[in-house]
Formats: sequence, structure tokens, C-alpha cells
Amino acid sequence: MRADAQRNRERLIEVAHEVFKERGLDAPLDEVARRAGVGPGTLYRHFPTREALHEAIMATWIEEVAGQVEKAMATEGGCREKLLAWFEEYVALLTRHQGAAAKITASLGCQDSPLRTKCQTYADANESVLAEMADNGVLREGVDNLDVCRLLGGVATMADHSSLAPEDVRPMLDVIANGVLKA
Amino acid sequence: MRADAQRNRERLIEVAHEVFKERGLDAPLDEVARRAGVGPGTLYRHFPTREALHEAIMATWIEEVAGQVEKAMATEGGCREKLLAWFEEYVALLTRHQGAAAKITASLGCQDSPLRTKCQTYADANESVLAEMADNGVLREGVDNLDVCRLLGGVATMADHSSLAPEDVRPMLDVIANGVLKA
DNA sequence: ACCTGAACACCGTTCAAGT
DNA sequence: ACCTGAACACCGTTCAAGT
Repeated sequence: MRADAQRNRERLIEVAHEVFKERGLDAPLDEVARRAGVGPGTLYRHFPTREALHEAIMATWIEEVAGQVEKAMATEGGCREKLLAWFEEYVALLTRHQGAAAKITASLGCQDSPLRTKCQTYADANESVLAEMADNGVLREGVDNLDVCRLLGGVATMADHSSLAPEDVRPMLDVIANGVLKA
Repeated sequence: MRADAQRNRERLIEVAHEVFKERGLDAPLDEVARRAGVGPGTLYRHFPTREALHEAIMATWIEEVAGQVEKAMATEGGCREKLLAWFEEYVALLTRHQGAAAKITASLGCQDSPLRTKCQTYADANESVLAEMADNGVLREGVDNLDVCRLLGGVATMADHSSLAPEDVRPMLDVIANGVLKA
């Protein structure tokens, strides 16, 4: 890759990060190209689809997921507190950008989405937490990881669309925790 | 209202219903006007915003909500079966059109949305079911109606985005039921 | 009072011409 | 090999001219 191409690519990711944070994942791509100081054709050369650009951006926060699992599991208290700390983090990680939660969770099931490999990281992280709960004997029988991921994705999407504060999200996570843990 | 205006209005709602069912609530409004045989300006005169058109369409299925509550409460079995039958119906009512679940649930909280009065019907219906559960002493303390509505809206939105079949939705509703009912 | 449809604006996407 | 920016397409929205 030529040096100027490399620079343009990095600059585009950086600028897209800003623009998407400000105006959501559906923000005009023109704006991204303009702020990065390149023609629209250059953006399309590097990222043929909007999703390709999303994917490139999410790569940066995906790296944090594993660390957040550890942090949540180190929470003071019992299994319930640890689980809820993780749920809150999961929702926070999904709602970093407007529109992200719905898109990531939607690509959980289907094999062909460009986001799939990325969102698999979320699913794996959640699975590891559920496995720990099972080891401690507090997980209900028959609770499926994919279902929990979708429930959390649904909560994150609602939080996103209604701009909910963490304290408004918490009661929903409580219900899910009740539903996932043994009585 | 003039007779031709009346006819146009009805025809627009009818056609919009078809178009939105086929292509989702974000379908081009041009298409609606074209199929209805009117100019785009006429559509805008009757429905100044896309949401106004959504609202007009939803008015037709809103009428069914009360009936579905009764039907669900008549389900064979205990409280849990009744509750789950209602949850399934709630999700079905929200996913009649692509994109509807997210929009309706998003307008649950905010006072100024044109959809608010309509989606209030959903919230009221759910509240009546929860109240019945409480009367039977099976509802957990501190379960809030709005939170349950949002959880169900989240499930419906995920079902919508991933085109989930009822059997894939059911396990999520089981978790919510577990979380809402006493152990 | 209502309708039409041309006109404008905005944005996504492509591609011929440049370096 | 990569970039530019004009050009086209599509769709939302408005409004002057009609009936």
C-alpha cells in the first residue's frame, strides 16, 4: 500500500469515528470524506460499503471487551452483582455509537455479515460469563447464550433509541438477571 | 373535507399499508403516492410527516390490542402460560411491519411523539396483564410496566431485524417471564 | 379547497481524467 | 496505484400553477 493511501485510510477511520459519534452510524459519508480532506471516491476505494467502515471503527473498541469481562468479574459481591456489572458493561459497549447496538446484534445470527466476526467477540465474552455462573451453580437450566445476547442487544437498542440513562437501563437488566439466575 | 380529498386519504392509507408491509416503514413515499395515483404533494398535504402516515396505519391494528389481551388471558394453564401467550401476542403486534417495533417502543417514553397516543395502548394493555398477575400474587415486587414494555419492545426489535421465527423468540420471552414472576 | 407535477436539495455511488 | 471531482440516480420536500 502506498504511503499516501495508508495515511488516507487511517485518517478516514479517525474522522469517521468522530462523525459517527456526533451524528450516528447513518451519518452522511460525504461529511466523512470532506472532513478527511479526500474525494468521495477515495472513501469508496478504501471502504466499499458503509458496513466496512463500521467494521474498521469497531475494531478499536472490540479490543476492550476481554478487559471489561475481567473488570466486571472482579466486582465486589456475589454472582448476581458480577453478572449485573457485566450486563451494564455489555450495554455500554454496544451503545458507544448511535445505531450500533441494533446493527451488531442483528448480525449475531447470520453468517455472511461483515460485522459477524466482530460481534462474535461480544457473544464469546458473554458466554464466558455465563459459563462462570454455571460453574458456581447459579445459572438456570436451559439458558442459551444467543438468547441472552439478543435480550441484552434489545435493551441496548431501546436505550439507544430512547437515550436512556444508566439508571433507567438497570431495572431491565435486573429482570434479565432474575430470569437467567436460579431463584 | 371534500369528497375527493376523503377518497385520496383513504386510498393513501390503504396503499401505504401494502407498501410498508412489502418494503418496511422506511419505504420511499414516492412509491406510495405513485401507486395511489396522486402527486407527491397530495401525500404531504394529508400526512405532513412520515410518522403521521405510520400513525394512521397503526390505528387499524391498535383496535385489536384489547381483544388480544382477552384471548391471551383465556389461555389454558396457569399464570405463566397466560403471561407468555400475551408476550407472544405483544411481539406479534409490534412486528406487523418491518421497523415498527423499534419506532413504537422508542416513542413510549417521550411525550411529544405523534406515535405516543397509539403506543400508550400497548403499554396500557401490558399493564392490565401485569395487574392481573399481581392480583394472583405471582408478580415480583418492584417490576415496572415501562421496563417490561421496553424489554418486549427490544425482543420484538431483535426479532424484526433478524427475521426470527416465533420458536426463536419464545426462549427470550421465557427469560423475561422468569424475571417478572415470583420464583 | 384541493390537486398536480416541475423544481430543488441532499446524499449515495460511479467513473473518466488526472498524478 | 491512487486520487479527484464531476456526473448521475434516487428520494424527500416545496410551491406555483391549475381545477
